[in-house]
Amino acid sequence: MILTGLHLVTGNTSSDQSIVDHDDETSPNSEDKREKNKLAVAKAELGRMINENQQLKEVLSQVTVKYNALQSHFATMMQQNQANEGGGGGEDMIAPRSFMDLSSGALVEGDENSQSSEEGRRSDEQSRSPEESHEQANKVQRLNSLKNSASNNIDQATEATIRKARVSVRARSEAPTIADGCQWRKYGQKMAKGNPCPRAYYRCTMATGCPVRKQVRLQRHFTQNKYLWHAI
DNA sequence: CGCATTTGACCTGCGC
DNA sequence: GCGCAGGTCAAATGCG
Repeated sequence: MILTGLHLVTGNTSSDQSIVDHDDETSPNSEDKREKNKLAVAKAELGRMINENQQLKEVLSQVTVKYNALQSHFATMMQQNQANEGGGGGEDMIAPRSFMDLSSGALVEGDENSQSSEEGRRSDEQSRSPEESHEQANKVQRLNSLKNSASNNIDQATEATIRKARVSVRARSEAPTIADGCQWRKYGQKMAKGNPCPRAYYRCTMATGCPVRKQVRLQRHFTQNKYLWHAI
């Protein structure tokens, strides 16, 4: 099994250990003591989660403050840019993607774009054949259809801005990529219904075209102010 | 700059 | 036929 995250930190082991160490199996009240121990462990876990929650809140508030500062800064820049627009600059016209207005026009136009790409995809799949050469041809065809549909309604500059903002934070894995003799590359992760632990999908990259795939259940733990995933 | 990872969108099978 | 959930794709992102 591949370890996609970091080492499992069993957390609070010192406190938990001390509790367990005092468990006296020979005593007639051992059952009662065991229950108390369970309670103590649960309390410790609760305290840890409260602490974790507090840390998350702090991180969130910091991010919010920084975001607001950046947004106001951006608004100021845009105002300055509009004021200077008579000069015909243009070098300041690049708007940071993270400040796209996702709530209105950008989203609607993005849907149009995704529709057109979907059309390209459908036409692609209708003409698909087993040969890889055809696959390549289809890719070209799809690209062309994308270009054509885009040029009908929007220019390339607009196209660049209508893409939905995507925020991704990479969690580096300390685990080796090669395990059980295969080299795995992650190609997807999915939240399972009714389960807080996501499922990660890996494909073997030892050989080109290797069909071997596997899925791994991940468990999340919070350490060093960030969440990390590891295989269960 | 290349490549691995993230993640939203899309596809497909299944139960109703 | 519809909705849902699982699996896959691929653009965006970030690290070495």
